[in-house]
Amino acid sequence: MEFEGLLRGAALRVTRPRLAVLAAVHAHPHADTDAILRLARAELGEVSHQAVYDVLRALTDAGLLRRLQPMGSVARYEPQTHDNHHHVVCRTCGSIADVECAVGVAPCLTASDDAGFTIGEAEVIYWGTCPDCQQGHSVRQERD
Amino acid sequence: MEFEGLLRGAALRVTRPRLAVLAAVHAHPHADTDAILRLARAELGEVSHQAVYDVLRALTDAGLLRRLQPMGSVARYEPQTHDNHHHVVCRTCGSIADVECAVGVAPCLTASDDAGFTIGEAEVIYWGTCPDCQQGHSVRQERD
DNA sequence: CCGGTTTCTTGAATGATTCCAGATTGTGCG
DNA sequence: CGCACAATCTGGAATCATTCAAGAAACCGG
Repeated sequence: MEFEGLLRGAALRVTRPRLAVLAAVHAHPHADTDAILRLARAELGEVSHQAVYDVLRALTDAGLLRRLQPMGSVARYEPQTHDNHHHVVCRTCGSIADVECAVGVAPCLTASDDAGFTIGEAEVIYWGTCPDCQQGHSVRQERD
Repeated sequence: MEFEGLLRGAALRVTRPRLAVLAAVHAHPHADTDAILRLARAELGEVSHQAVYDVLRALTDAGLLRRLQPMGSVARYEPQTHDNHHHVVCRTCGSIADVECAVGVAPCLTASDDAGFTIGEAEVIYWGTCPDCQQGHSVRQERD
């Protein structure tokens, strides 16, 4: 189980809820909190929502996960990868997909006038309509 | 009052709460819902929060306002301008500032592989630290 | 000035997230 | 291997932004 090594590397204790959450996020990138909770329960039998919230924050702080929160949506999480990819979000059903940045180095990720801010990271979200919703399947469904 | 014309142009009725909200957002770009509510009340004396929420949605749908919602923050609004600018958000105090896109036409706002999505709009958020917070003034304050 | 419809008010409900106190569990050390 | 401390988990209640619902009031066109 590679996840144990990840946790230890981040100076975090290795607990069953943490392994389950980590596995859930890796198995279902872009899953929302509720989905992660259900996945963790499916694996462990019973986990408190509090533990999941706590774990998600701990892992996010430790840099093992990345938190996405498009407007109007609940928080979603994905494994932290440093491949500089962005996200497309469907305005109709809220599904999320990855998109690679058009070029290797991000061209417009360096602001011309930073207003005195120290910029650490840039986040790009494309808003659009997913293939399913384009065909009138406007049933709100979860996919990953 | 130019705002009245804006409302009429969008086929919206001209009501006092709407004018107040519109004025508040123009006077304080990036204001959050609570701030807008307080500003509107300062101008009108008494407005229900429901009216403000309703007005904000109506104006956003009509394209007069733009809604921003960085992760973890409450909704914020700014006047809709079509100048293709983006935002820097302070990780410490949550303040927001505008940044112009480095070049006139957005270079990386066209995804290379759109996963079948029809992309309508791209949103860029720079995460960083504002000048105040860089100096240790980590008091959470609202600015615009 | 009137009718019809939209919009506002009041008050309660929802749903995600967080706080709290106490029981449990992992980890490092002897 | 077993102990003790500290971090973590459990269960439940609380918080906060946002939304829903029903009736009253205001706006627009004629």
